[in-house]
Amino acid sequence: MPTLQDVARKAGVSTATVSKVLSNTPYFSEATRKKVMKAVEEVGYIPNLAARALTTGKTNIIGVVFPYIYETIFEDAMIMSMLRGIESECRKRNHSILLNTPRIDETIDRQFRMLVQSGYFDGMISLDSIQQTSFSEFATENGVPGVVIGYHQSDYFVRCDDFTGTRDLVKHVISLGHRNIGIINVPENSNIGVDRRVDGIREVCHEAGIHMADVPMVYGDYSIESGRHGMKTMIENYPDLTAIISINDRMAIGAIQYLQSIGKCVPDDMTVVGFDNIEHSQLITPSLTTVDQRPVEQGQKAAQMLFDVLDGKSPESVVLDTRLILRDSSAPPST
Amino acid sequence: MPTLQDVARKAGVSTATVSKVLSNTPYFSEATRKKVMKAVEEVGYIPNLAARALTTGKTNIIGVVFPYIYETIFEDAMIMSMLRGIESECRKRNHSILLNTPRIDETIDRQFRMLVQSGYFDGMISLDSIQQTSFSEFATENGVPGVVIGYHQSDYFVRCDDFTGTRDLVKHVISLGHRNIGIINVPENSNIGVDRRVDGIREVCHEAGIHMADVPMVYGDYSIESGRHGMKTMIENYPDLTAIISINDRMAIGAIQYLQSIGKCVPDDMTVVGFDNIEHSQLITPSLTTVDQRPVEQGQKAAQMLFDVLDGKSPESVVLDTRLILRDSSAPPST
DNA sequence: GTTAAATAGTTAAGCGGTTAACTAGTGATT
DNA sequence: AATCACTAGTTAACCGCTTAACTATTTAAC
Repeated sequence: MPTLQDVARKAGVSTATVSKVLSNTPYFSEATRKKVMKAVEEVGYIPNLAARALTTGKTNIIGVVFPYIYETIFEDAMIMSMLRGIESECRKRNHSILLNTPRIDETIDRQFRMLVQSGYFDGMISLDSIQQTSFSEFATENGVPGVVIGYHQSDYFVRCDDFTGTRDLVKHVISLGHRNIGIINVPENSNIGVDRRVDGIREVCHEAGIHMADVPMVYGDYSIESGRHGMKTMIENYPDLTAIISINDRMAIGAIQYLQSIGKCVPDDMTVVGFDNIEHSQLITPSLTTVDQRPVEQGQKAAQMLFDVLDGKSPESVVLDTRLILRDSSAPPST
Repeated sequence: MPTLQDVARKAGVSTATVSKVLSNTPYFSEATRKKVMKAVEEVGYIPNLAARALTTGKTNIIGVVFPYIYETIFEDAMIMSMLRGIESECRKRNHSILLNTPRIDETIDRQFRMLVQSGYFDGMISLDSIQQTSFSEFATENGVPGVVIGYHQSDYFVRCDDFTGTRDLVKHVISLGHRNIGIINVPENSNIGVDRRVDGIREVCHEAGIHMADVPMVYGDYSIESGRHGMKTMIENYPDLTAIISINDRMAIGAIQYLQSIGKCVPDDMTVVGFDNIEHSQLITPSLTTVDQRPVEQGQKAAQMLFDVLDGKSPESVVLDTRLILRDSSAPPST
């Protein structure tokens, strides 16, 4: 690999001059620029990023971090859509993405810690909504600016309005005439965003005069499978329910599958609604009424904010509106 | 950030000694090791990776490259499953993943080119099945060892046996009694793996005495939407078909959707089979008969091979068997 | 015409590690 | 007692780039 030295030698100038020309730092003449550029071309020079990183302290790499909370996290379309949004912005700014998926245990993942502390990235975007650890906090402590997608405390964050999201969703369900509602949730105090969703449900129920004590709740682990199980438990214990709110689409899909397996019809016998608007939700029969949290835009926003921070600005954090997606899985209760 | 210097000062030794202790290079005494480790602990030393990369020429980063052939490539579960496989191996070896999704145009993506040439990664895994460009070739030319997942010429590759995969699939369809078969394909000579799939179809048809000239083919772009369109064209022009082979699941799903939309029943009126075994394929009604190409294992294998190459070994390339997944979308033709 | 300011370019230090080459001390070997 | 082979540790060069500090020349200002 040719180095700056090689270019300098070829062009008959010092490395400092070459460096100046390439970074467009004054002062050099048009003649030298030409000479240098020609030499660059001839030797096929490409700067060595490690060397540049060492002197400037900038790697042009941004870390994208999300916790490995389950095995198929990479197949989680929600997260990958955010990643897509991040990638599109990074590309514009000529930054690369270094992926890290720390394992969650009592302590902060070793690999993640080293990555942050070794100065490998200029900034970090973390999907930080789980209660246990905040990645961004750790990064900030170590001088790496970070933007959070989610709820963890941070100077800069992006999130969707989970609370209003479920509010809209449940308002819709109640406006259809449902009063006997069940919730498929995940264990509380694990995902902060989900807790907000439940808060939204709670508030609308309250406004509608439904006591939360009368609203049964079962717990799954986000998976379709656990939605099936949850639905089974639910219907066996509360046969009068007419509507199910799941805090995510996958469990809602599981719920529908279970209902269909026992011969119930959705939405005639039961309304089922979800949250996320993953692609599956429009493929299944019936298609799922859900809430879109605009993951691509969340990713884009987060990246834009991070670049602002790196540029020394102080961007405003944003809370994105969600979009209620009405489909076929919700209908008035059959009388 | 504390440096080697700081540790050395604290421990009262030279930086060389600290470096030796940390890399376990002889010779140093147990006493010094203790002193050094204590100092490391006290100042909270973490090596600066850029500096290390500069001297050693190793970044401990491996590049994972897949072409941005369509907008939702990040949501492509097939690719992300491979990524998961890669990640799990990289983690074991303490390497990080730098993601790059070059845009495909006449020339090699600028960002990708710079990344490779600037020595940012020690090795590269590329999803190289599209005809236009070979990323791995470019990397190899630039001294970066690479493993290909797919079909491009490379010393080291992993792929699934697409040919036998569709052979098994079509054998199944024919054994059910189908003779009037249509194919939903993508434009030929774009994806090499897909071309192999079509070869497999062709061969089995030939063996069964079906002339390929009698097997209609329509072309889509991998998307569900294009599968719907393709199916429409197909059925309007060839009303006698009883089975559809799609070269991927998404278009198969679109085909099923279209058939259902015009009141046809799958599989009674038409058998539809796909390839990939994406999660959707088991969620839709009817569930889809398809072929699993074990993407996670492909990713793992590729990473293992890359590390072997980096260790100076010459691993064998592998062709993974596919698995035929029989589900509800295939059945004998109604008489 | 002298001084100041701006331009063009060079020199050399330094970023934070690694490592070859060296010094010095300690046994073991003859 | 001299030689040799290890062991323990140090010194200093080097990886490739950036940049502050410097020199030298030109232009502008009074």
